[in-house]
Amino acid sequence: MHDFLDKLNPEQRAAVTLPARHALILAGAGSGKTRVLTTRIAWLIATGKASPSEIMAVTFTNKAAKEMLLRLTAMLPINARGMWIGTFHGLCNRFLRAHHREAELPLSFQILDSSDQISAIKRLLKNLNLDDEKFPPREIAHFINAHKEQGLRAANAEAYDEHTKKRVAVFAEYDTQCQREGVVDFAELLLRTFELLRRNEPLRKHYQARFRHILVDEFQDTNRLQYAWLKLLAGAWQKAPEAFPDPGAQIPENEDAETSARLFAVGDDDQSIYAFRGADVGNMRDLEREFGIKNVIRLEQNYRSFGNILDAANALIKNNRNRLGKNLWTDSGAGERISVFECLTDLDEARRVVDEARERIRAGVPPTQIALLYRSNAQSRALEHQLFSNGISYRVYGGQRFFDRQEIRNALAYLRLLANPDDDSAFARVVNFPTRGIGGKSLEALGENARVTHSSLYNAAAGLAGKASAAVGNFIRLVEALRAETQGLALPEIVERMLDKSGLRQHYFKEKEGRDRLENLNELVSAAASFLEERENHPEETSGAEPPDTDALAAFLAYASLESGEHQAGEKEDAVQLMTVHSAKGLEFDEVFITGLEEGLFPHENAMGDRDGREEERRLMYVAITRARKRLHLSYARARMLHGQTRYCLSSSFFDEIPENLLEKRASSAPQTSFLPSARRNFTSAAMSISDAFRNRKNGAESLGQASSLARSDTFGGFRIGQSVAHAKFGQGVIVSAEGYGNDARVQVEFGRAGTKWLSLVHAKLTPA
DNA sequence: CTGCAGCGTTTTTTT
DNA sequence: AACGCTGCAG
Repeated sequence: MHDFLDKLNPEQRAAVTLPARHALILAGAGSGKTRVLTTRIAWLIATGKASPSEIMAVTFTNKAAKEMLLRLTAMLPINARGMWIGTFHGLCNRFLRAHHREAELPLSFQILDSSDQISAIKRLLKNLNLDDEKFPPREIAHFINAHKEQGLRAANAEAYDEHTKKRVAVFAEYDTQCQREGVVDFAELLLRTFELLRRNEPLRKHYQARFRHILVDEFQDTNRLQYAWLKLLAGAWQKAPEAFPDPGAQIPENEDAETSARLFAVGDDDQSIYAFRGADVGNMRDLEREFGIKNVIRLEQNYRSFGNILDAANALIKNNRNRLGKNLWTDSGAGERISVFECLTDLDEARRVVDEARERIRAGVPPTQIALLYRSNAQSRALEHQLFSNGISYRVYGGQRFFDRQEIRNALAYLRLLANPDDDSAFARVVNFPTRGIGGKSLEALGENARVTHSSLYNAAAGLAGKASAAVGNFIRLVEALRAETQGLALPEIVERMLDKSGLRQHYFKEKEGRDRLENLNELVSAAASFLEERENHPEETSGAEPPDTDALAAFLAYASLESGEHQAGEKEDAVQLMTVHSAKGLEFDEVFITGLEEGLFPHENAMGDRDGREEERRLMYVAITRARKRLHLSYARARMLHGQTRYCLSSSFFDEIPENLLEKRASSAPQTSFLPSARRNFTSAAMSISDAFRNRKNGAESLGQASSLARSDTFGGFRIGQSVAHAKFGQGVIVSAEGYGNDARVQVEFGRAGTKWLSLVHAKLTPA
C-alpha cells in the first residue's frame, strides 16, 4: 500500500502497523529502530489514523529529534505544523511557555543549565552562610536534581540526619530563589510540567485528548519523572494521582480511543548507559506491567555489523543478568576477525592505532568511517597527538560546546539581563566583567540589600544607584541604556549592540589569546541571525493552541540553554572521528577502534564497586562493539600515563568474555627493527619517570626490569585479575584490579562481606584460593 | 580591586 | 597534565 512498508522486515512491519494499543518495542543495536519509529509516524498519518497534530514524539537529544523530522519529511510531504517532535526538555519548555501563567512563571523565564545551577547554589550558600566545604555545590545540585527526578520537592524529601535536613533546607531555599529570579533548571522544566498537568484537570484532559499517539525513543534512558510524565499524558491516570511515584496500579487499556493516547516506546535495555544520571532501566519492566503489554516486539535482525562482531557483542552481554533478553543475528556473513593490539604504553597504543587507521584509509576506507573510541575524554590527547603528527585530519566530539564557552556565556548573561533583570545569576556573572571596579565588597553590600528588601540584585543596585557606588550606578545605567537602545531592534542587532556596549568585544580584542573568542562572539551574532531566520520560516510551529510567543530574545535564550550547539564550526570533511563510547551511542562506522581496554579504565574502577556498576560498564562495551559495521579493533596498553602518573595495567576483563576464536592478536604493525627501539624508548621514559618518583628506592634499573617483565605476562606478583584469593582476616575474595609494582604493588580485592579493599602485596598475605 | 601563584581534583553526559 | 578555584600581594 505504501512503499515505505516494503522496505521493512516482518517484525519491523508488525511494529509499524500495530493497532492503537500501548506497545513496547525491544530494538537491538542496528535493528532499524529509528526507521521503525519514523515509519510508524508516517504510516499513522498516511493511513489517516492520526493527523500530525495528534502525534507527539519524544527523544533525548536534539540531534535525534532533528534526524527523526528529517527522515519523516523525506517519507511524507507534510509540514511540521503542529507536530510535537522534540526532546523531553524542549517539549516541556514549549508547554510551559504556552501555559506560563498556570505554571506561575514569567513569560520570559530563563533556563539554567548545569553550570548556571551550580553558580546559583554557590550564591545561595553564601547568602545562607553555609560552608561550601561541608555542602559542596556540585553535590547539592545532584541532591536537588535527584529529588526532582523522583518527583520530590523539598517538602516531601526524607531526612533523618542533621546533614540531610540541612541539605533539604538548602533545596527549599534554592527553589524559592529560582522562583524569585524567574529561572528554572533542567529538572524543574520537567517537574513543573508534570505538576501542572497533574493539578490542572482541564489542561490535562486537553492534552490527553490531543495526543493520541505518543512515541518515545531510547525509552531505556528515561528517569522516573519522565516516565511518570508519559503516563500522565498517555491517560494512564484518569484522575489526578495523589502521589509520585505512582503507587504502581495496573493501567487499564482505555477502550475510548477518543480520550486516550497510545504509548509506543522503543528501547534496548542492553544499551542503558546513563544510570549515573538517573536513567532507570526498570521503567521498561514497569511499562510492560503497568500498561498491560501482552507481547513485546523484538527486533533482533541486525543490518549493521558482520557476524563476528555480533557474536562478540552477544557473548559479552550474556554475562549480565536481569536482561529482557535478545540475541542479535545477521545474514551478512562472519566478516573479519576482531583484531587485538597489545601495546606497551598509551603512546605506543596511539601509534599503532593510528598506523592501522592510516593503513585502512590507504585501503580505501573513508576517514569519516573510522572511529576511535575511548572510555574517558582524557584519553583523546595521545590519539590526537599521533594523528596530528601523521597529518591525518580528525574531529573530536564532545569537547566544549559552543554555548558553553566563557565568552559566549558572558554575552548571553548580558542578554539574559535584558530579557529578565531579576536573573541574579546573569547579574553576578557580568556586573564586573569586563572589570569595572565592582569587587567583593560592593557585591556583598548589594547582596545584603537585596536580601533585606527581598528583591533582585539588579533592583537593589538600581535602588542604591548614585548613593553607594558610582561604579554600580554606571553598570545599571549601561544596562538601561542598552535596553532602551535595542528596543524594537531585530535579534542579531540586539546582540551586535550588546557586544559593543558591554565592552565584551573590546575586552577580548585587547586580550592576547582573545582572537578565537572574538570570532566566537561574531559567531553568536550569526547564530542569532540564523535562529531568527529559522523562526520566520516556520512560524506555525509555535502556534496552535498556544499563544505565539513574540519574544524572539527569550526564545533565543531558551534555545541556547536547550541546544548546547553541536552544529558549530565546519563538520570537517574526511576526518577520522574521535569520541567517548557514550557519545558514540546511536552512531555507526565501518571501522571502530576501542582503545584503552584495561582493567580499571574500561571497565572503569569507579564503577566496579557494585554489580550494577559493572553491568553498566559491560553495556557500555556492548554499545562500543555494536558501533562497528565491518571491522572492529581492540587495544590496550601495559602502562598508561594517567593524572600525570604512570599506571601499570592489566588487560580488560572484557577480553575474557569474548570467545577467543573471534579474536586475532596482532603483532606490531611496523617491522621489528623500527618498532622495538622507539617503543622501548617510550617505555623507558615512562619507566624513568616512575624511577624519578621513587628515587628514594634502591635503584631504577630494577624497576625497569620488573616493568618490562610485567609487559610480557598477565600476572601480577603471581596474581591475576579475576583470581580467587584468601585473606586471613577478610576471607575469600576475587581480585578485581591492580596497580603499581615492586614494593608498591597493590591489588583490589572484592570480598563478600568485608567489601572491596585495596591491599598491598608486600604486607597483606594473600594466598591463591 | 586586580592579577597571579599555588593547590587540589580528576568517568561517562544531555538537557 | 591540565584546569579551576582560593588566597595573598600589589
